Amino acid sequence: MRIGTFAARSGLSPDTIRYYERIGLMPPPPRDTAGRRSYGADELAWASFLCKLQVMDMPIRDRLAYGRLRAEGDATVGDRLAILELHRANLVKRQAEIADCVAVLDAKIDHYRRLEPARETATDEQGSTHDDGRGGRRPRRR
Amino acid sequence: MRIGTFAARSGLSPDTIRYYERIGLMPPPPRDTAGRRSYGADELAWASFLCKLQVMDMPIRDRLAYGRLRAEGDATVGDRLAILELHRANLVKRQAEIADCVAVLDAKIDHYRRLEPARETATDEQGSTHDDGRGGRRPRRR
DNA sequence: GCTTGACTTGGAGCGCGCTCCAGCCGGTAC
DNA sequence: GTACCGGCTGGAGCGCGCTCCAAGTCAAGC
Repeated sequence: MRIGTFAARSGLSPDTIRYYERIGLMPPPPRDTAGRRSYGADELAWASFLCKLQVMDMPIRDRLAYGRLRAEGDATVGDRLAILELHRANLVKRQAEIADCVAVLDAKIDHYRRLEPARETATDEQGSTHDDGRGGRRPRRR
Repeated sequence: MRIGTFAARSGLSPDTIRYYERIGLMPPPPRDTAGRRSYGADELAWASFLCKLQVMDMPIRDRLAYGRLRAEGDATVGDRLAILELHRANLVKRQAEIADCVAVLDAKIDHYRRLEPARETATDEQGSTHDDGRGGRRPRRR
């Protein structure tokens, strides 16, 4: 399979794939007679996993570290495991942060809805108070 | 309160605060006799909220749009509400993505643990299989 | 009076992670 | 044959969001 197909299937772009190859994140694939990169299905799994790591915001240097270990073979399984576990912990932390942000947002949205119940009901009716930033300092209900 | 204190309390850095002021994300505060920025507690709430928006990865252009609406006053509450709701939806989507990534990671971690139960138990015992990327293609259990 | 330290400014620099480009080549379809 | 497409290379460029810097000012403490 050539780079275009490979890109489409892995979720990366051809440019990104070549970039990954340049920085050593993906091994240089064999070439066809015309000198074009030729990928097999097994490479696809690694590329997809890399794409996943990208989606989860793993810094490229960490992906690189992981890739290097992978290239070194089975002896590095323990190290790889450590990286994955560390990153999993980060993800969980991130989940908590996001949940917190959603809560803040909900409070603010709720506050605005009260200021302007217009939105999908009527046109407008009140207005003033000039809030924002003061949205947190409200009756002690949580 | 001067910029150092203000920064510490809001969660932003002095440089970031000045940067936000430059791009119009925060209003220029009054100055003391020496020409130094002088903030009040009310500004703090807005700065903290901005910090929150930053934590939740709201692009700076969106923060800017929100800030401009806020500056325009109460007539824009509806628009602001829309922005917040949109971003809330993004956060929820992101939560789902992360949950998915955690699942992928867990599968892989589990797989590695089986390859190498050594880690905190013994030294090693098996090894080979040379996986990675193939971690997804496993007995159909989810 | 002098030192210290927090502040001021405008502007340069940076790390990330791609992304795009020019200019070229080879294979395939009509 | 020729048009077109998709790929090749090396390197430049970019958008983001700060972050850092030099050189200067001011106020307070010793």
